[in-house]
Amino acid sequence: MAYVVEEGLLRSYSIDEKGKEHIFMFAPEGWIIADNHAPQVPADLYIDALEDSTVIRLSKDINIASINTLPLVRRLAVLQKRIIMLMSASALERYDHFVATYPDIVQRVPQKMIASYLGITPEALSKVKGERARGK
Amino acid sequence: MAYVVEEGLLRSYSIDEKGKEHIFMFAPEGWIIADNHAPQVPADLYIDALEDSTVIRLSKDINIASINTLPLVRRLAVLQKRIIMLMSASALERYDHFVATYPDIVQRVPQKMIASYLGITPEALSKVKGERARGK
DNA sequence: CCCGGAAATTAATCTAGATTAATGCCTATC
DNA sequence: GATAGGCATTAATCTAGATTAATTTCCGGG
Repeated sequence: MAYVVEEGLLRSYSIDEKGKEHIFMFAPEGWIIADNHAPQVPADLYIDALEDSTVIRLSKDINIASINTLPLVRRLAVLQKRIIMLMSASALERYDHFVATYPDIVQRVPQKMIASYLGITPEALSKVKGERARGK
Repeated sequence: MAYVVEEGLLRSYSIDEKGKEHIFMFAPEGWIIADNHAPQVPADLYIDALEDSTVIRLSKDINIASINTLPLVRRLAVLQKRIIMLMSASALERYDHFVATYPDIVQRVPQKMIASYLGITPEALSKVKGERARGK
């Protein structure tokens, strides 16, 4: 199922075997968010709202061919960048990139959710920010 | 630029600031591979051939709206899965998933390239495989 | 067959980030 | 303004995987 966010802020996330949540994406106003992209479920995604939100539910059996390709291609580029970041950048580098890319989101969600999106623990994010703050 | 692989095997990869390569994807026969998805370069990707290959170069200014959406949506699901794996699975789990998903590729590329795709060093992959082989 | 270079393995050491746990916030509720 | 639960910070310890380096295995070309 997919939704257009009219107002508010949603997130999608998965839960691994050890019961840990991993945030896959944040979706503020204007974004589209879905809990399953393809026929074959790639990994179960859950969606919930982080703020009071209003959304439009897209029709279940929307013709896939009718989707606009440009946003899809752009989204591919975003995911590509994310993968490369996960493979090559440190926790701090990933955090800085996130802040630069989504400055608005940073203001709106608790730090532990940003950590989850970055693939690190809240403690690690706190530590690394502290270390930089006091030089080094 | 994008290519359809007629025969052979290509890879795309990025190089980080420390000069390390990170393989983003392998493309065997029938796959499409591109070194830049969107107008704004998300991360420089390079392409080269891992086997003697023949490819068809897609016209530079192909109308983006004419692209078939289904493969794009499927590709999104693959990248989504990869991100979740990178965030939640151990090196060995990621390796097992790769072998299960691309058994053919495993036969055709050196182990160190699989390690690069998985986001670990060749040494780490060798170690982890050895540990499992001799139980535990 | 022999040689040379790349690939893989193994081992010792190091480190970023995980885990665990304690302490100190806030801020919403009564 | 006391109480409580979620969040952030700090610190001590632990570990998966990185780094470095040496040894071996594997080929492909002469």
